[in-house]
Amino acid sequence: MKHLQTFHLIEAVSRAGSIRKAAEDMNITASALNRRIQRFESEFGSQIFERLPRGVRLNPAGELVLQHIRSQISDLTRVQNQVADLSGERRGHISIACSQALLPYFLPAEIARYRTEHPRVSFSVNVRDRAQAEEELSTFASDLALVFEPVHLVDFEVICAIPQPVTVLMSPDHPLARADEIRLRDCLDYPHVLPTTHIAIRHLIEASAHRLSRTTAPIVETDSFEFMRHYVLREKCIGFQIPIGLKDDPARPYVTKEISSKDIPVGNLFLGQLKGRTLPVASARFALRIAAILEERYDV
Amino acid sequence: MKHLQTFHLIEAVSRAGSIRKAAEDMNITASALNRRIQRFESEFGSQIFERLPRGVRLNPAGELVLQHIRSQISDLTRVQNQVADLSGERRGHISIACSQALLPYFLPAEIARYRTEHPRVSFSVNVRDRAQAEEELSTFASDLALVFEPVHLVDFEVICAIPQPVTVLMSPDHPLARADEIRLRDCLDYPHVLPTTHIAIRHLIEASAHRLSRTTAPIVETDSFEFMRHYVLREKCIGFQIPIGLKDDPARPYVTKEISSKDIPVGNLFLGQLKGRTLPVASARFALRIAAILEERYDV
DNA sequence: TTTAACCGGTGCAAAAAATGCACCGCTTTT
DNA sequence: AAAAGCGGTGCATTTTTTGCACCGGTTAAA
Repeated sequence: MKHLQTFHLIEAVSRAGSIRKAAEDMNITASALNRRIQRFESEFGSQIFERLPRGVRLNPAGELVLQHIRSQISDLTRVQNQVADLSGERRGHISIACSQALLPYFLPAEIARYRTEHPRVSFSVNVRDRAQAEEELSTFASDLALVFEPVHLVDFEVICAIPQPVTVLMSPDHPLARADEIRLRDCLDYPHVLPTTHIAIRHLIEASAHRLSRTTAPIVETDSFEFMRHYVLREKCIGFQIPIGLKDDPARPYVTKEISSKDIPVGNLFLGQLKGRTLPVASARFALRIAAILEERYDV
Repeated sequence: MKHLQTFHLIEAVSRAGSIRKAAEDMNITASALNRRIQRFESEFGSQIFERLPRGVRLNPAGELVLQHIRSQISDLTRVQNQVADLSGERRGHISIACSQALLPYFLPAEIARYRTEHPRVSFSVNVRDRAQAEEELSTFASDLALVFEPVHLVDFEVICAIPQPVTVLMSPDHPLARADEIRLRDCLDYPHVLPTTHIAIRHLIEASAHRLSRTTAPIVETDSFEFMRHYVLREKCIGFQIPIGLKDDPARPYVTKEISSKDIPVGNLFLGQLKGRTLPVASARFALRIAAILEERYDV
């Protein structure tokens, strides 16, 4: 799309931080790029970059323009997909930013299922923490976010929210594996593996521990739930996850039990999009479907 | 803004119904315009005009594209105003589609008041019936609609709703002028002036009359409330309006009384915008203010 | 049936716009 | 003091866009 060229160039400059670097990235000369930006600024009626000794940087006006640019580009491809949809075939691309818990079972299964019905729809799946996931939405880098306990919620429009109690996992021979009710204090008494601090589950656990005047003492701290899931099978200890990240299969090698909600408040898994944005057909349909599946499975 | 040129051309062609006519309107040759459209279609990946023997017409894909174009142009000027807002001064343009009732008192007063505070903000005020008003919003021809009992299309996002009972007006020497309660049957017994059928007040009256097994028999039917307001002073008869279209001043030359809500259900005046659209700063602020004033005055 | 009026589309040369190159003045870094 | 990196500019060159003349087809009037 020729007339968006300038927009892509502006984006490149803002990313590179200098006109010369961006020019190299985009395979044109710096002078040509320089003049395009000058022309845009003059037509737009205001500078959008501040000139620094070492390069350029977007000024506040530029930030607004960049946001506009991203929204336009995304909306144009939405229109293109909608047109393709008119002529029968459903195709398109769906990009999802999600928490780790969705990676092992839920998303692979649902995406595969969706793709058997709509083989021309492709997907991007990006693991992001809850802050990054919302950032992804507002830069139009992802269409949908599926995140446990996100932070801001300003530009975040909730499509559905599913309660997910923090759950412990351990090997079947662990003493707690036969307990009726899992209390937080017991978990903290046993050796435990915790996710790193920026992860929502860790936040919930820390806050609740503090309320009990207890402290955590992880024997391993990791940002990988996959690692945690495997580790509890090697050393007698306790790991944590939310139900959707755990296989719903009695044959799984570890035992899982929800922690009593008396100790840790139940968190929510949110499916959301950028507030006010019209999603591409494919993404909108997929979102509705995921919402329906989630609500049915965890009967909200 | 150079890169929107093609978009303006497409809009012109769709308006003119033929490439040659549009070319004349836009002061370029038909061949140049023709090729721009062909190039756009090839880049976009689909035809947007269907070629007819007597000219061209937008196809469904083209309708989608045109909608996108309008949204993009409107959003860009929104960004420009927002940037101007950054540098201190509030400026911009606010376009309003409204029912006739807003013309004589409410909008002139409020717009004048707003402009004393923000002299660089300009306005467009367009009288539209309730169907046209919503159409204006969805083509981005107006930012706001202030309409009595709109048809409620899907794209209409309500900012606020104010109850407005149908009200009769008559000269002070009319027999009903001293009545305690105005009943519809009495109105229909006296000579009455009615708005034309596509106007909401007429709809409400007709529906209610039908419920009473009565029929209307207007001595004058008009699409101008201004005419009606003046006419009741010349012949002894009854006119209709909603409160916001009537001066809130005891010195007014005619008497006004609300019709009992037992007879005619109370209608609503709606302030609304296009669903999902981000309004320009000026429009958004003005809308909030109007909403506050309406809600205070008619204490909702 | 003929004819005139429009319509969209195309080849080609002219006009306009964008680009690349060489170079300037400036600041920071070495 | 020199080198490296930056944004910006004049000018020749390349690329893109436009205007002109004209084609084939359809419609509507003569």
